[in-house]
Amino acid sequence: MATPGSIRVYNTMTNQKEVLQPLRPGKLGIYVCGPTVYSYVHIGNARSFTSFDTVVRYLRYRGFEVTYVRNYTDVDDKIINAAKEQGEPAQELAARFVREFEADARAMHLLVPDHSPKVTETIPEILALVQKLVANGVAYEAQGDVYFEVGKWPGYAKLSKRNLEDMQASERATTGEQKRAPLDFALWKAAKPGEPSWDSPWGKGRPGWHIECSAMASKFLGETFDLHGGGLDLIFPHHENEIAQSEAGFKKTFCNVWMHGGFLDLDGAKMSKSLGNVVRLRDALTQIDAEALRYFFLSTHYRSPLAFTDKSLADAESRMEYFYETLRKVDARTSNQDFGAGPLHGDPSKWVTDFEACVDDDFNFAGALGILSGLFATMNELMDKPPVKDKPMIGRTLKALRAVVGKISLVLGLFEDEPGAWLLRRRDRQVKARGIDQAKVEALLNDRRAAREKKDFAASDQIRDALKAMGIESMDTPQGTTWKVLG
RNA sequence: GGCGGCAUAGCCAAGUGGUAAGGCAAGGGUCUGCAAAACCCUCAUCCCCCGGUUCGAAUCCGGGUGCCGCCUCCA
Repeated sequence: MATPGSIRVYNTMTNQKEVLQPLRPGKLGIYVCGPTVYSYVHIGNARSFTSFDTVVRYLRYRGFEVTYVRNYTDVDDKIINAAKEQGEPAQELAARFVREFEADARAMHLLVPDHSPKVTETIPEILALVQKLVANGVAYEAQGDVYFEVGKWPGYAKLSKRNLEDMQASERATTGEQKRAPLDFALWKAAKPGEPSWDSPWGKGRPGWHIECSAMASKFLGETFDLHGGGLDLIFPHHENEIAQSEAGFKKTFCNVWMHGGFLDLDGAKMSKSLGNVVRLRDALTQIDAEALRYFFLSTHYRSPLAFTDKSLADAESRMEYFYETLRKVDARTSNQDFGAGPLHGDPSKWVTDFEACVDDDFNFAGALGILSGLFATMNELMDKPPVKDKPMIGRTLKALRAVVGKISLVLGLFEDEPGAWLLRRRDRQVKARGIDQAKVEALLNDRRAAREKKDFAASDQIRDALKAMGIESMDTPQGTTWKVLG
């Protein structure tokens, strides 16, 4: 269990880091805005979901009992439009992309949330909240639509800190002619023919965009909860509206801490579906290992922009190769071995302490990866250039450090594979991607082995050059020759 | 125009008052038949610019420049 008050989180509401104070001791509720399921998620979405995934993992690691909710918005204009375009019923299209999202999430090693509510399964709660808002005098009905009346809610824009007059001056939205004021937003929309709809006190209709999160969050986490996450672009209007609806409806603070993740940039601009500069997660995962992608995401603080380039991706994967290669060697030397009891070289727990100190400070995983580097370098040093002669001590220390890696890997969602399997899978993918003839590689390696046994180094080196020309690096070790695809 | 964020070595990137983590690249070394891998060493007197506060600032304040985002769907 974390020392009370040891974790600090940047809160968008107050624009500063705050000590995390759970509403209920030892427990935390977190709501993360999930996907609107009208197409495949892109890697910018994936970055955001990965950020909050590691946040939840860390809070649990720190001993909190976390209730993690991430929704699916499965009724929405974009879904209806996509369904029309593709000639597929809206609910079928939405259900299909829920399944696709789940597959992507599994591929990225994302935790399965405790609750993954869908809008279509939350209609009674949504209707109840809308009715409450009408009853409280902050919402009004107009020709089957129901709108939230921003002017009736003094706290509006407290998250985004906008000035209502300035916003009205630049208000471009002209939809919803029934609105009394441009900033008013729809809680409930009258159904048009052919659209998904539900019965309501205002006739057939469907929820507006923002109301579902208020309803789903309160349904599973209560009317006040601890943490709410999403991308920076959701601050306004989505989260602003969530707050207005919830607080005007329930008459209490909606959420204590608002966390927002930075964007993934491609060619200097935010990756977004509307700009069209998107890389689908599943396409990226044919090029890069999922854990390497996670590592790439974690290498920059979650609130900072992260530039997506082929080079940074390749760097991330080579780094993962280094980590896994190290783990493979450590495992080979320590598994099923008893080094007896006795002192260790150095203090392995120091790595844990440093890691926690880093991540406690607003989930600074980027800083924590620096600590991880030191930990891996130490294991390599112990194996290759041990600073002590005591072999059992080295073995015990390696085992202890390996255990630390295991602990940390649960938080990062990295090193979840068996090292040998990971390395082989990566190599297979590279071989396939580059069209390398693996049988030919094996044959050449056999020839080279024979040449080396005869001490015919000229022939051996010649074969190595031939392999290099094919993009293959051969590596001689005391256990024999291995090979890898050149980066 | 309003609001918010960012600017750290060739590149990526931590660090929010006490004198610059880590990674990549580069150079040197150990190991190796030679390599690769691994390890060691070197690599920012300085953190966009100009002022200010302070014993002390990359870190705080003021001004400027540049970039990005939100204000319309968006993680």
